[in-house]
Amino acid sequence: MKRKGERTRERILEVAAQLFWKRSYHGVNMNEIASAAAVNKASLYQYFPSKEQLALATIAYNSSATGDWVFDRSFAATSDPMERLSLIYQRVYETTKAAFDADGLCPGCPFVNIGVEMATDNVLVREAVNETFRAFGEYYLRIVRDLDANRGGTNAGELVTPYLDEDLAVDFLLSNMNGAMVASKLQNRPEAILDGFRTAQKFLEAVAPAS
Amino acid sequence: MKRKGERTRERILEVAAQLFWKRSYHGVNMNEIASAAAVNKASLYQYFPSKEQLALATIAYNSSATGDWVFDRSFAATSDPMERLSLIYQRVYETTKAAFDADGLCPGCPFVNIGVEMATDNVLVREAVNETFRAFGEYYLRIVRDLDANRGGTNAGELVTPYLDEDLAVDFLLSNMNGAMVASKLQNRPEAILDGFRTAQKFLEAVAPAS
Amino acid sequence: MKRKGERTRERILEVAAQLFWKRSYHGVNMNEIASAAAVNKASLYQYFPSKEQLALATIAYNSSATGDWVFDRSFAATSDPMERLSLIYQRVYETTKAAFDADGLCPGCPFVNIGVEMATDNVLVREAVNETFRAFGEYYLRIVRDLDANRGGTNAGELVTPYLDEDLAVDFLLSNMNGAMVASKLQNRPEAILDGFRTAQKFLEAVAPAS
Amino acid sequence: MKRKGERTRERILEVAAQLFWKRSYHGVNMNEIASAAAVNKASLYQYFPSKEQLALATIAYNSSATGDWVFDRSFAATSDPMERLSLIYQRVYETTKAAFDADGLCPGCPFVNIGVEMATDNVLVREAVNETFRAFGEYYLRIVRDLDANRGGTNAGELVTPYLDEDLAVDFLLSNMNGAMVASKLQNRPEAILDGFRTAQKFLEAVAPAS
DNA sequence: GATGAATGAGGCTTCATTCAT
DNA sequence: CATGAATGAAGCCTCATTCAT
Repeated sequence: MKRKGERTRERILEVAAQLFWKRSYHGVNMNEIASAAAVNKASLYQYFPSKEQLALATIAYNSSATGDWVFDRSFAATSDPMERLSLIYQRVYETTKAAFDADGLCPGCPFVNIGVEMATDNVLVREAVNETFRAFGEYYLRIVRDLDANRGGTNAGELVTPYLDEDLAVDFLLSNMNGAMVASKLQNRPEAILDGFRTAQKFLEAVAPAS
Repeated sequence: MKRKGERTRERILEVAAQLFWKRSYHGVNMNEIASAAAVNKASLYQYFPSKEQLALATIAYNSSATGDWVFDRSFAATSDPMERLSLIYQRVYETTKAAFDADGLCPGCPFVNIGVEMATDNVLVREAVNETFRAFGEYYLRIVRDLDANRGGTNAGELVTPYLDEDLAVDFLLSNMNGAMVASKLQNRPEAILDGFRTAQKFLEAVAPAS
Repeated sequence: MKRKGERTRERILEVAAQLFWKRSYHGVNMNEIASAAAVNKASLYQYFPSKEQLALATIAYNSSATGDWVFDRSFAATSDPMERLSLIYQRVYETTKAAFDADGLCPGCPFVNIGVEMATDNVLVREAVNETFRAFGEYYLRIVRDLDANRGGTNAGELVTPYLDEDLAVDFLLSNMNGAMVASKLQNRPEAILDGFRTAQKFLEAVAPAS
Repeated sequence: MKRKGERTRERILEVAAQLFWKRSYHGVNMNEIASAAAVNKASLYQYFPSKEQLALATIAYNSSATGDWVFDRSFAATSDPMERLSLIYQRVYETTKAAFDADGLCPGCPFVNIGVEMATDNVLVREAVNETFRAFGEYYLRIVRDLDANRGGTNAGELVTPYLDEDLAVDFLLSNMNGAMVASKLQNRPEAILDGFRTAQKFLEAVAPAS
């Protein structure tokens, strides 16, 4: 069972993560974070020594939360790679849709948002976001490999060239999700994420057709 | 020959566009813009009534400049759709590379950058960015249609269904470029843009193979 | 016939007088005055070397205009002192009512407004306003004396002490008008000026009853 | 015992009230208020969210202070209505005289000053000033009624019409004080307030003579 | 003489952060 | 440890005024 301080720290993180995500880094100030988390501002600074450090912590927090809620759950739900991908987009869509219904705005991708806003000023943020995407890339890699494997019989002893360029496919999937979330934010249209899935599907089917 | 004020206005616009692009909206202040443009701050405000309006003006400015320098020039250079696409990515890459060599940082996409940073606060910015991408989408549409046309022999009298979903392809191309530029910024690696082209090429070839 | 410059100067004066009156000295800036007078700002400064000088000039302008339109006209219309007073309040009321109908706001007294706003900073303004009220006081003095004279038979040879203290009565009339105009402005109720007249009437009748 | 913040808040209020009174709203800036109150400018804004709100707060503050120091004290000192009125003017005179001796300038009426300066821009200020005068009017009403009562024997059971129009008399007293304070400011002559009392006395005696 | 363009100084406000109890 | 209070630095914007053609 967690200590009080631990819970406070998490509450701050949750609140800050939400606010940075939905309102951008510069659009939120420490006052708001403190009052939204129901902590005194001085206490806030005991948990996080600066706004920048708090931002970095929210990236880690979001990264872990997204890994769990989006990727792990989707992977746990099925073993079919394309279904897994579908679930991933589905979950992202649902989260976006919920935010949209609540606030009237699509928040976009928490990592791209803060990364794009701060990359120029702050290497640590840039790297933290990168690391996050690298981690997500591993999920995509499994999907890509599974698709590849399902695709065709490779007899033992045969020389097998991979049917698709894994790195390219992973990059595509990462980029595609980012593009879809950016589009949803800029167009303020949650469905842009579902469109993104259709593109991904098309791409994967085209370059790696099931046998 | 342009009047003096007009030249000043353009100088401000250029400078502001550069700074917002390379350093984000909140990362730049009006003082910096004024000194970079070699105008008094009060003069700045005679040309643009607010920082927000200046930002909007830079979006329009960048939109037009990008239309000219990236798209129109690429279209003028060749009529082959895939070559056109290649040139587009090439030019974007070169610009990014130049910035990277100069400042050590990839600036990313001026539209995505400001759009993502400000979309939540400012509908006008969001819409201006959207409108820009809509305009760029028309270039991509021509490419997609030309690819489709080149692709295959359609005998007279035959009923021809389009080989690929044009809207999806255009969305893909828009999203792919955005994804590539975001990646280049976050990874601080200009070549991410060239990778993006390879992905686009693969996608188009797979979905719309030449006959 | 006036020269062009002369007419421009007057246009500026009229416009500035209106604006200062209806919007206060600090509430109006030289830009607005210039554009409302349809003069270039640099030209404005050829006619009036500073905002302060312009303000002083509007006081003189208003003083003269009020002397003509309110006092002289009322005096010309009748020789009965109480009717004259009534006309004075009537004219002031009408002007105020017109402004109220046009802008929804009672502008108050141009002299009190600027005097109260600037007296602390600027002796010249204070003195100019004072001089104006001194001049208006002479009109009131005539009214008071005429009332006094009408009041009662003073037989030749008798020692006559004035029935009322003229200075006090003049001060009262000046103060009463100011009070009424201030009230109209603060309550945003043009009729406060008519109320002011009733008070003045009551005062004069009580202190100097007709015989 | 008051908390620290509360004392700071009051210090700001006192200082701001003084400065706005003696130097006008636009004549004082937030820097001056902050240093005069010995607080950081940012602290100022923790207590009052804007200059305008601070001004409104000073109106309330002055209103309450004047109610106490001028009216309540005068009422407490005697029950004779005319003496009460005399004390009111006396106290106002003394305050004005003190300011005059200290700064060489008569500050005028804090309510009229700010009301006249801001009425056009700011309804809240206008209304706050109005409300203040309404409250002061109740003191005058008591004086007027007491004068009326003292004036004549009204036998029980008789129908008594008031000897003077109470509303008119109250309006007169309010307007007279304003007029006197404006005169003291414009003429820079504290005694104008004493003159005002003489006028008031004359008025009341004339329209409501003691029996 | 008229006008478009420019400018230094300053105003209000906000921010991230720290002090002191 | 928690909290109310404080703060220096900076940001956006406006103003009266002048320059230069």
